[in-house]
Amino acid sequence: MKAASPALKPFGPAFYRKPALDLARALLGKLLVRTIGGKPVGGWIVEVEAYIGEEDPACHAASGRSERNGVMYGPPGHAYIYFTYGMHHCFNVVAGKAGIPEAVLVRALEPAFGIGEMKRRRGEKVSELNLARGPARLCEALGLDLDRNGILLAGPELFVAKGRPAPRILGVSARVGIRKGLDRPWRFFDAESPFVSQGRSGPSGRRQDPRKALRSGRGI
DNA sequence: TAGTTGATCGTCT
DNA sequence: GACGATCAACTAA
Repeated sequence: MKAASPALKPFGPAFYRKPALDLARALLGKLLVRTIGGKPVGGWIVEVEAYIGEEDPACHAASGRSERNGVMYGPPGHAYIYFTYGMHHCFNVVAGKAGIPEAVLVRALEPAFGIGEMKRRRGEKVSELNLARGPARLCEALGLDLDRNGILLAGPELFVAKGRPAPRILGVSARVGIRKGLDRPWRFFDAESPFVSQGRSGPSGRRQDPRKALRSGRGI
């Protein structure tokens, strides 16, 4: 297959070989590129979260290594994709070094190319703004699922490439959608981008109360 | 517009 | 058997 553009050159392993907090900030503004049918689909990363080690209660590795989170313990630069809420996937970039479970959750993209393909996957009537705003939407737009878990982010199927300069205003907050580790401000985003999943004028309490999740359970 | 609820299944205990 | 790094549709005001 043909490279989409000379500018779309995947970063090598060295790019990922840094602590998750550093990688998270480094990823902002970079291009996340998925090749579908020989054509690039993707956009600029505008929102990420860092998950760091077994001491981080919100990290999947908090209770040790398992079959599910094994990719996080592997070498950096691989995709850690997991399934959650029975219907959604989330995409992470493994950071740090092998043996230490660190990863960066990519939460939102500003679509740059392959927008038609993304719309086909997300729905034709979905606005560009909402194509990849949120981790599950991002995965759906790029066709990322458990089959891609563990793949190397050095292309050609999926990679990160040089994009635009880092955000002029770096937003920092607690991570979204978790109940533990809220004291750690490890969510980073482009404060000027409308493609960020939260933090503009959005509702403050969109998170689901866990007690309601209980109520919504099947069985009665 | 803001708040609430249901969907749905892999993983862990 | 319970829970979850979510999202979209629904309802109330």
